Amino acid sequence: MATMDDLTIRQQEILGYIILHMRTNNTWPSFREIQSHFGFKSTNAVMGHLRALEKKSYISRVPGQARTFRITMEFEDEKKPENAIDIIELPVYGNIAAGYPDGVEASGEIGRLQVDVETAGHHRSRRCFALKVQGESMVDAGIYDGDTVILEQRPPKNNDIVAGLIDGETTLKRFVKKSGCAPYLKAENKLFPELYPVAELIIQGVAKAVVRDL
Amino acid sequence: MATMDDLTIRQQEILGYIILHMRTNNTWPSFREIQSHFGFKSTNAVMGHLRALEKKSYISRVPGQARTFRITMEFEDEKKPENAIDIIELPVYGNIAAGYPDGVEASGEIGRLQVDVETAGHHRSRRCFALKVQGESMVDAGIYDGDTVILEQRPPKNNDIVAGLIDGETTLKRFVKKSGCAPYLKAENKLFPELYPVAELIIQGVAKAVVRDL
DNA sequence: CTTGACAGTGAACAATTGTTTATCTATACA
DNA sequence: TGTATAGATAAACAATTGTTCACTGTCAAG
Repeated sequence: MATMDDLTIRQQEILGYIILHMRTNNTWPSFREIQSHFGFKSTNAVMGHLRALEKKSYISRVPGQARTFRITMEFEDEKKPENAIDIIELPVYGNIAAGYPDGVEASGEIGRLQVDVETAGHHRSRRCFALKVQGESMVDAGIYDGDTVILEQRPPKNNDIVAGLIDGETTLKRFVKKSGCAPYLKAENKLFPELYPVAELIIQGVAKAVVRDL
Repeated sequence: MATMDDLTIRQQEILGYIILHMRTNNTWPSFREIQSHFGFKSTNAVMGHLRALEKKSYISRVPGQARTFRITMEFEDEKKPENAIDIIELPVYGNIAAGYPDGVEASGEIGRLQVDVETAGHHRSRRCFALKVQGESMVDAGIYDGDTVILEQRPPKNNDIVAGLIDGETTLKRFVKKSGCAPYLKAENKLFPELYPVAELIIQGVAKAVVRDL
């Protein structure tokens, strides 16, 4: 993390805003944009800070030209997540037709997903994996075709969303168990009010989280 | 990648120069820089081409402002040098009421999220962060209260889902821009058909992915 | 107490830069 | 033949934007 020690708080703010403006707008801010963002009543306040930043060689400018900054700083922060929370790495399967996603038969792996413990609510002792969702059977639960679901291998509780093996295909359903009755699987889609008895099924995992690319 | 079929040779040259200038100088060229690069004897030659490029929506510009282009085109070349899994770490904010999620004012940070590049479709050059969703304004887009959205700080394209600052609150809306009209923000909820003019708003980021704990 | 760095106001100024209007040449189209 | 489109010239014009000069105030160090 390339320091910024020699910069004032205010100067850091200015520099931060300049970089941010570039990142969001793909455009350097003008003097008066900086001015109004910080509520200055004179453009010269900006001038002062820019001169300071230039003297400390955090930026360089072409005199007279509009909106032309250059960030000299190597802010290749992007440092390794050392103080980071624990990362878990999950295999992502496209489809698990045959049985369980053991490491042994991880043939259908199409990628890897990494989430931190907090997000996944992860139990390290349990085996986790991820699955690309196919089909619309859970749209009413906010899970759509193409989403990636993070699953955990554990016995399902009532109302858990689980991945089950139906007709050789892995599908996502809600696990419902009312007292006294046999548990069953329910699709969350008004158009497909399917019910499956759970006895004949293989529960491959319990859904913990969904990830969707937009 | 998206072709440029409908562009003239000359227009492609102009567009190419603009992008090149940006890549090499981190700065958009001015009219007169384009003019002298192509040997035009009138700035109006540039004007014509830029208007054409804008009409064909390859660029968009803010009238009157200097050196502010925006490439709408999807030139996501952006070399992909590694096949390895790269982890990126994103700060998770609960709310960004005041302004921007700079490192400077990262006070509202409530956690950290780590996803791999593939999942987030991440551009290393751009700053990313995550946001806890509050409210139901995007339920029809499958984004619910309590979800975590991964955002990227870049200028929004049409139909992108963006985080914008409205009345001091960060809310998620869809960015809609029809050609010829001013862009606006639209909620994806039949119950709240809100529309906001985009000029008065601060776009804090463009949504890349959603993560939801189940 | 003074000096110097830091932060900012205010007003004017000059330069860069975007914009408009009018005119001209080709080429393709019908 | 007429008309539309792409390309370019020319000369102003208006706006944005960078720059400078003079002056006020704070705060810490010498």
